[in-house]
Amino acid sequence: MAKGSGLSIDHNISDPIAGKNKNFFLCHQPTVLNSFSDDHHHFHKFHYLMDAKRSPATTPSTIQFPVCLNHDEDSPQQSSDDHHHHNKRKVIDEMDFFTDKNTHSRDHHHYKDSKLELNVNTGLNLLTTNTSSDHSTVDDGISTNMEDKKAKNEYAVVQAELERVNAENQRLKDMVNEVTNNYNALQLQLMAFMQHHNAKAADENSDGRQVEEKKGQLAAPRRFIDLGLGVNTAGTADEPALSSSEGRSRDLGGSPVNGNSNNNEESNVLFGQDKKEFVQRDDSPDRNYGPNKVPKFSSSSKNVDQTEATMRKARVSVRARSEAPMINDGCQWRKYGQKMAKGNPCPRAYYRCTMAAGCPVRKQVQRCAEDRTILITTYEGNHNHPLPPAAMAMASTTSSAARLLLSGSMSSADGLMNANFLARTLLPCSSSMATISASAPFPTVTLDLTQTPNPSNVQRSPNQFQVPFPNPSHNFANGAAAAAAGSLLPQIFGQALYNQSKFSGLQMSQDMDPSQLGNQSQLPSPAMQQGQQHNSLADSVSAATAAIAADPNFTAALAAAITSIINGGTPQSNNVTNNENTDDLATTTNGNVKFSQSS
DNA sequence: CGAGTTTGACCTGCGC
DNA sequence: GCGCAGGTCAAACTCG
Repeated sequence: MAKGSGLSIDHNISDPIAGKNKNFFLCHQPTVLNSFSDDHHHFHKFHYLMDAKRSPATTPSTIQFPVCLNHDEDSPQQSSDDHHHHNKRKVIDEMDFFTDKNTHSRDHHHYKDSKLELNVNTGLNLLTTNTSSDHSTVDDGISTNMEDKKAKNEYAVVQAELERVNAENQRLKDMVNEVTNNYNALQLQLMAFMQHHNAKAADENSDGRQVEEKKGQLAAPRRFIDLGLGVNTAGTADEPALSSSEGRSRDLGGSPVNGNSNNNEESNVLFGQDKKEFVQRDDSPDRNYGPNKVPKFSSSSKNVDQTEATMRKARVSVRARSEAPMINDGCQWRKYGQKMAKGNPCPRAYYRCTMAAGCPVRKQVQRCAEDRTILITTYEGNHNHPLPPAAMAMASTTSSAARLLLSGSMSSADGLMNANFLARTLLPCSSSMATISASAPFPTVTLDLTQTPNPSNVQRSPNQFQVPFPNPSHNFANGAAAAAAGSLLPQIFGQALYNQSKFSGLQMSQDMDPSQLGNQSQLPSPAMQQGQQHNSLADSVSAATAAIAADPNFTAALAAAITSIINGGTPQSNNVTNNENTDDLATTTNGNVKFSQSS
């Protein structure tokens, strides 16, 4: 194993517990900056003061230190997140700063200028530790030796202070990251909450649509709704469930089995009135295909088994731009393995949930090879225990996404449409895109929460064609971002229609400029959500219909889907499930939903 | 001392 | 059947 290449990353992902990360910050830098302890804003102040050309008079009471907030950036991501080496690195940087020419730092000039400035400032007795003896020395006369001595003392003090400031800066930087993550998580919860309101309308509308549809003729929409109800339950009844349950399928000793049994019990306790929906197996999303639902699908046991087999492997991958070792998803994780994955110099860490014994949920954390600021977290399995509120967003998100994915994997038609709806629904809520890929060993929903489009993601196969799709950039730099995805299927449906109507209808363009997309909505503003709520779904449907129909690509996709339904009928026909197909549906970085025809 | 991490070994599935 | 890669195990180790 190439330990060297992943050494820093090892540390990056060695803190499985978000709370522990917090503790880390407190523990490893416990004494930072007592002198600045009461001013959190000085983080910005120091950043501001990096411009050493500023007059010292602007901050008469503040020692101006050249603090490179981005000092991590001059090194690879691996090192930047290496908390265990932070202090060491800082010392090195500081030594370089004072003793040698900084050739690598872009703040070199700042350092130099600041050094001069520091000398000036020290002459102004801005340092607190200068003794009166120095003053007396100055008062006694002009002794160069004494001045040098004084300067040395002050220099040492400044140097020490600089060290503290650097440490504090790092701590604050981490704090900012954490706060940002928490902010994003809260924002996502808000999104989920607001979409919850949409869900009702969508549910009603969907039900109405269901009545109009002939029974059995459109199995896909029916499954859509049924799943949606399940997801609804998941999203609103505090279902602590992630997508699939590998634990059920994997031969992992007794834990998964125990997890199942526990899960059933806990589910009954947890879900209360909804427990009748989870009569059979509660540890996997297929509980939505419970006895009261399977008949609706007219699904044979074979299909159910296939569905279950797929569900076991379903994964929800979250791409988030974060320098934190792990995204704060509210759960506790324990690392149980690490491997070097092919094609990625960054090792992949394996975690399992430790919030409850036997919890089958696992996740993988790995830095993106192309952009190591992107953290890829892949969730798998269902929690068999109650989740704290902080973990609900991610759990419901991944659960919904996985279920949608799995429902999509049932047949090409469903898969195409459901995945499409998922992607379209996630996009307005998350920063960029949702990618549903069946090319991976396991069906995976990738929620790309990185705001900056990654060119590496633009992977268009010859079979892929696109539907214009909005990409309201919103920086959910947290894995919980996709909590919006924890929306209900019906609301996804309605939301998707709305989005389609709003964006595709109004902004029909084959290649949407990401910058424009970013300007559309940096945040899923409440106003927007309100607008969505108030927007008539019927209008949305009609508008969406027009918009979709106007797009030849979507028409082709729709035709393919309908053809699949007509010709195949069986869910397995033209299956888009697991391994055989390349990306059935993906989303390009510019926000377009990317289709690929399954052969 | 317990919890968590590291890391080499082992297992499994898949492609050739 | 073999090799590879992903995934997991578990003993050794670290840390608080």
